[in-house]
Amino acid sequence: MCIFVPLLAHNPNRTKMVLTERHKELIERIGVFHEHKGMQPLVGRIIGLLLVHEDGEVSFDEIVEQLGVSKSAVSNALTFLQAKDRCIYSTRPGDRKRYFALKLSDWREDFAKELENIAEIQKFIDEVLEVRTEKNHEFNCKMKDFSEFLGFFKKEIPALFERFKRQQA
Amino acid sequence: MCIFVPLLAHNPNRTKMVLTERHKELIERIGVFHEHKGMQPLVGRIIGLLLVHEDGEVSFDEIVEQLGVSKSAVSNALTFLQAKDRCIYSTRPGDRKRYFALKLSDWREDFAKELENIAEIQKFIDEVLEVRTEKNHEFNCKMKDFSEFLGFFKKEIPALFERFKRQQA
DNA sequence: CAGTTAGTTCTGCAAATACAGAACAAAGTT
DNA sequence: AACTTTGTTCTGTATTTGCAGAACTAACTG
Repeated sequence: MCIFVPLLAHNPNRTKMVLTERHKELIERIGVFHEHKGMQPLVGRIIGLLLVHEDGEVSFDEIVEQLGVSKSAVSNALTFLQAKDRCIYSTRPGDRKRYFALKLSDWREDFAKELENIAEIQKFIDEVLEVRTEKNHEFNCKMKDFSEFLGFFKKEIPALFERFKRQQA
Repeated sequence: MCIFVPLLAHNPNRTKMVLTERHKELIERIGVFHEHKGMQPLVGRIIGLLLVHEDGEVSFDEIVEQLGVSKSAVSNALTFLQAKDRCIYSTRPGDRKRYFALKLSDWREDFAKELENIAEIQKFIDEVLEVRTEKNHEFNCKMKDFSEFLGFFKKEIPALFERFKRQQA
């Protein structure tokens, strides 16, 4: 018999959490929110479950049971989330299960990345300005204006986080 | 014979623009950029064409020809872009064609909307915090931290635009 | 009124997506 | 060695998407 297992195996924290209707409905809404961001449906719902779950980390088969989907779908979705660096798993001694959790700790970097990503349109604007003639000056001016703002915006991102820190203290 | 048409019909600005390989390749890249944002392929390419086109406004059938797609696809894509308020058309007296253009003028509002949209996750975070127990205090703290930042961020958006204006002058 | 132009709506299909279920692999258990 | 657990990979399929082509509408034209 295993030395470490018994205590952990009987740990009440490791029993399946009971989800209320409110939990389930919230998970679905978080799911569609992420669908709109281009993710596949199940991925969004897994994010919802990991957010809502009391333990913060949920085993593979609990995800399968709670969301009522196949193992293969969950496996693929978790592979995707890990590839995107949004999710990691940890293990316990004497327990072969993997407990999956959101990488909530680096929300700052994630958010900064998202901001930089939406500002990435600047590269295209600038390329467009290179190929455009001066035939339509007004149009070009508006684009230059936008490009300059995007440059300004990118520079401001770090300052934004700093101001938040100061304001928080 | 129509009174106004001849002059406009022979206006060199209204002849089909010749797209170089560079133009075409840039349009494609702008297309996939927008695809990644969740838009359908053709919509992204139309945005690319409208950005790159010298006139800034392009007739329905020139879009069809330049992109080599069907009228129905273009019609649906333009309906979508207009519904999303990213595009408008204007007409000329004695010319039944519609000339489509990007609403480049309100990039400020569009960009602000995008920023608010990515901060919309705050609503879900707050709802999640409402349903969570205090079982996992650290997890909750990180979420609260993130929510507070998102609130701070939303408030900062108008100030950001103002600072840009001042810096510009 | 027959014919043209400009665009929309409908119908159908080819390809992509998202998932289920089965087969499979790896490791532990008895 | 047979069996169980934990998950992955493969295969098939229902659904959705994105578009083409045809039919249609509306307005002008001769």
